[in-house]
Amino acid sequence: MANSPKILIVEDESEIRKFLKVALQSNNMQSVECDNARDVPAQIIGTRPDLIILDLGLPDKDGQELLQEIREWCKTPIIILSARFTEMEKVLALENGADDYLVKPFSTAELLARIKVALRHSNVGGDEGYLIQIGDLKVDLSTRQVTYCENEIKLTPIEYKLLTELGKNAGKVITHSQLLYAVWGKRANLDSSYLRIHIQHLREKIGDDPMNPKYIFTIPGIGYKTRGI
Amino acid sequence: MANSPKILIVEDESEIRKFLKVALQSNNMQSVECDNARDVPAQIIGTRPDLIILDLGLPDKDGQELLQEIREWCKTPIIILSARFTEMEKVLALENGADDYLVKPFSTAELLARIKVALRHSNVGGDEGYLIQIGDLKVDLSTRQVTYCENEIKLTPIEYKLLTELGKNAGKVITHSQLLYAVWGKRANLDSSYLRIHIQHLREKIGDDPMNPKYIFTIPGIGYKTRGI
DNA sequence: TGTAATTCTTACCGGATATAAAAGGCGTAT
DNA sequence: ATACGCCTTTTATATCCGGTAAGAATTACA
Repeated sequence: MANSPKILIVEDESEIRKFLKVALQSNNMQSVECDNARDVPAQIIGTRPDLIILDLGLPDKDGQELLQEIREWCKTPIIILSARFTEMEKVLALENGADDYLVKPFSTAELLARIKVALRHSNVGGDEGYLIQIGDLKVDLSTRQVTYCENEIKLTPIEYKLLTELGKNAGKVITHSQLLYAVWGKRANLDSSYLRIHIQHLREKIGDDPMNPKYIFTIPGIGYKTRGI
Repeated sequence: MANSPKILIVEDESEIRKFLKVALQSNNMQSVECDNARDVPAQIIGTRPDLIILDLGLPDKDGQELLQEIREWCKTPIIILSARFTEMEKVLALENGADDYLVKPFSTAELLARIKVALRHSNVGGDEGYLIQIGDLKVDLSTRQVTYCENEIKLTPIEYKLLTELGKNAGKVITHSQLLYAVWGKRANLDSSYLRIHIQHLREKIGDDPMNPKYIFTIPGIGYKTRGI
């Protein structure tokens, strides 16, 4: 999962599968799909997902039973997505080894946030962290390691915050005031000249030419943005 | 926490506190209570809970802000309990480092199940690995024996805690405040001079040159990390 | 009780980093 | 064509931070 986490979607309704796939992709996650219970073990073994989204209401097997079977040999985080809303179903699933339980219809943003929580957990015990990648430039948020073409580069705290703030919103324009707030906090009386200096330092270290940038683009009068992916 | 986990309840309404206390006790869990935001850090430091149940709607400070402050130095699992039900509040809390989010009124059984899930998570990281190994440096957690190139070296309690805290998260950056909390249990973020001294002693004993370290790396302005494996 | 080990305190140095101000370059508008 | 605004670069200064050392206070232990 060094690059982008891989999510296995187990869900029989193709509409929801498609919807989830799009939502995951737009958040830099890969997805693998499975529409029945029978193939789930093979899919897990074959694709080795970082997380599993499991619908309890599959036609060919009871979801709770499937959950128990998976947990006998597999520790991958599992988020339950189900139309069943009773307390009993939730408690049962959580005690059967599920890591989270969302009732349909669910909020996409909340699901994504809970996926991130689950991935965060597995990183604690694991080794690789959440990664921002922009071309040859990689930022590992858990180890604070920044590499450019496999070479590690050392950033000061301000430069690191700048880069991660831009990288987290890759492709989107971040205004001067947003950046100032993200890096320096509430001291909003600063003007954007601070930004220019540190953006310059950052560009030097990652080898970016302001006249012809590859990573950090200046949006005159507004702010900066990075190229998407 | 081997036998009965300790839960810190942060909630201003005494009715709910009392209710939670009973529910936890009848499930073989201890509880510590706190009815305001101001005392939370002291309570965490004093009681070292295994999990925190946090109400977002405290009168004396915004819950999200408090959450962020806690997460700067403390990694204890946090379950949010709140009357705020909007998607935005949930996502914000989860991204601020909360591990779960329940909307009031909540189901007691579900809360207990989710508490168990959170405790399960923190156990996974805890009991694994009796041996920390970083290159030629080995730490046996069961016998407290530290060897460097097969030669035993004697560490003081503080040095040992420092080394194990760094070693358990090999490759990841540990901030000053996280280390201070882990080793001294206090939040002396005013001055990290303690750290400097003991890191120095530790480095001397394991033969690590600060200018060109093999094991303990300084992350300026942030903290320290060990090299991964 | 005396000694050693450990921890805490204080102070200092050097280098890295942040801030500040001024100068230079480019495009645009009047 | 000139002046202006915006961004970049340069230079200079001050502050912060981490490493080091030495001694005091505390604790452990014999």
